Amino acid sequence: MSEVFASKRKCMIETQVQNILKKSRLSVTGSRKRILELFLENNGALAHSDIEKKTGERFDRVTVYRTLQSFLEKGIIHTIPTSDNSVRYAICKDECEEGHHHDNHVHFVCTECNSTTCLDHVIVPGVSLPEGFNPSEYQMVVRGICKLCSI
Amino acid sequence: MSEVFASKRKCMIETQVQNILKKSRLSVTGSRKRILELFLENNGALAHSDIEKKTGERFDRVTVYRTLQSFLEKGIIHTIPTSDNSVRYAICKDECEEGHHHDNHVHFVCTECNSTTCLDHVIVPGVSLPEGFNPSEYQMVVRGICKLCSI
DNA sequence: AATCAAAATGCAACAAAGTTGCAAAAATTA
DNA sequence: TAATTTTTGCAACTTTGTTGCATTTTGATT
Repeated sequence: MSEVFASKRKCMIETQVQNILKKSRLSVTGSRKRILELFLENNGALAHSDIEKKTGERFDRVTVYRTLQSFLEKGIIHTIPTSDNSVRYAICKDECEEGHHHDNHVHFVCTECNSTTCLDHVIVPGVSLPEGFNPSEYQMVVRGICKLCSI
Repeated sequence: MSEVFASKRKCMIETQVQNILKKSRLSVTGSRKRILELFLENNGALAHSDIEKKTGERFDRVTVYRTLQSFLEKGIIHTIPTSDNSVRYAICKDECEEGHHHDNHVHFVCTECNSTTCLDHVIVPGVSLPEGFNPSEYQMVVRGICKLCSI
């Protein structure tokens, strides 16, 4: 990546961050900017611990928790179900709004590098349930070897 | 349930517990028997905390962790992915063996009573992934209102 | 630009969840 | 039943997540 391109990209992310926060009526603070940047830079999902590591010692643990919480409430990010004990968060695409999520895509967890990727274009298929079960949300996680690790 | 039937059922579970543990070459101990019984009695999934509650103060927390760990390793139980921070375990059906799982059924999480049910007869559908992603396991969780809560 | 109310942050203290090493107790084997 | 292996419970610890409150920062208003 050329230096010029990198700086342009950085600028784009900065304005995007501003827009997203404004749109959600959240005040623009250091931690919110930095954490939102992280989500935009990484295409995959982040666990709480990833964020703490990547932001260095800059923010209090409590602040990170509360930032993620408000992002969730505003529909900026969504959670991804996992089988280990680590909640993962990923940024929602444009269609997502407060109280009206469209994270109906498949998530891929790599058993090699432990990364989680949003497969935005793979829609979770519906299934027919036994009588009496009233579905409201379908989530699908595929485990295996990801693009980078299978080379 | 009549008293006679209940005692017969209890006996059946006891022999089943013995068989499962023997088959997995695990020594038959108090905690393993009790926890395995819990899984057989409940058709759904149990979180670590459920088990601690249901066994009362009988076993040390560490013992419960280690028991679940060995059941997982032997393929007696499997984990269910969740979006909150609670790993859930459910018993595997007969087809499951060590290192060769067949928990390819859909799990239903009730947002009302927070219970997890194995829908043994609803098979997780396959999806076609983008090039480069090598799947090894598909997991599907449906959230909504369960049979009992929707009455 | 200075002021002010509302919101967010960091700190401390706490609660809950999970791990490790080791001596004592129980289960299996012979 | 004795010897050996495995499992258990305890203590101490780490990690993860929560709550209340004083201080700081933000955004709105003048």
